[in-house]
Amino acid sequence: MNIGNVAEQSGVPPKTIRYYEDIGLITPQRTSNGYRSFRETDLHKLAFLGRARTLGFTIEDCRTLLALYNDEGRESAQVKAVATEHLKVIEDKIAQLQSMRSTLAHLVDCCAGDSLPHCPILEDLSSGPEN
Amino acid sequence: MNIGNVAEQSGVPPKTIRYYEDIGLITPQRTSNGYRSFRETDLHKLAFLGRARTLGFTIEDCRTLLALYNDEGRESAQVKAVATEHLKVIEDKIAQLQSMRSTLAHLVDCCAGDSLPHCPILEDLSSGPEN
DNA sequence: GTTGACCTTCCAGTGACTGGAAGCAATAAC
DNA sequence: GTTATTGCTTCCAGTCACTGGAAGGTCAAC
Repeated sequence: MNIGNVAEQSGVPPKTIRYYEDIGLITPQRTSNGYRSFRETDLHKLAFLGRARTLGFTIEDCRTLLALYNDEGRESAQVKAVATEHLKVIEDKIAQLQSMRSTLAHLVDCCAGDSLPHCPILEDLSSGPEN
Repeated sequence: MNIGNVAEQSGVPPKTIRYYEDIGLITPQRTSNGYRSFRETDLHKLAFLGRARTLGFTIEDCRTLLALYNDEGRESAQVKAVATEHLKVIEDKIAQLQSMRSTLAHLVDCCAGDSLPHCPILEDLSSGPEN
């Protein structure tokens, strides 16, 4: 299978697939004309990577997860540890964004949004790191 | 005032301050020895930038906001537009992260986390882009 | 034989910094 | 007066995960 085909089936763009090969996540074979030739296992790996990335795992996490996936002697505790760690990162990000949202929503609410220069948003910003 | 001093007072690290000068957000003067010399207005701008960045505004947003701040003829509607747009971006990010969290939390919950290889997390990942 | 779609590699850019090296400047201790 | 330390300068490279684009080779159809 050629790269375009695999891209379509896996949902991972050609550019990204080449990048994944560059960093050693996949190692497709080559045909005599220099084209990459993907086997079923490659396609499977790419779908795995695509799914893991949409769940926000880093590339390094993906590397680990792929290795675990291919390791018959793995312990599910290892996988769970990676996922739990990642979940924590996501929750931290959510908390941070929610804090931003709450402040911003309040400021937007307080701003008249009219043709006058007075603006509570700018006032807040100009008041420094915290208040 | 020297850069270290301003960094401490504004909460913006020296490296970042130099970067902000590079991209034209601030333009501190120089003393004869080549050191940057910050005035009160520079310090004020840096505090403004620090606060805007903690609220997640992009550098380009910050540029716009600073310009509006310095524009006596601004209309608060302009500021509100920027903030509202940014709020929307943040809310989109939150929604995306919450979707990840929900899927991940479920998977983590389903995984025994023991010494056996069976793992619902890997099963989900290997099932491709969606299911 | 020529068009057009598809493939290849390589280089550069994204955003917002951050680390580190190499080298002056200023100041405090001795 | 010398030394040590701290602080300042510039410049280059790296981060993360791609993504865009240029220049050129390959293949199938007409």
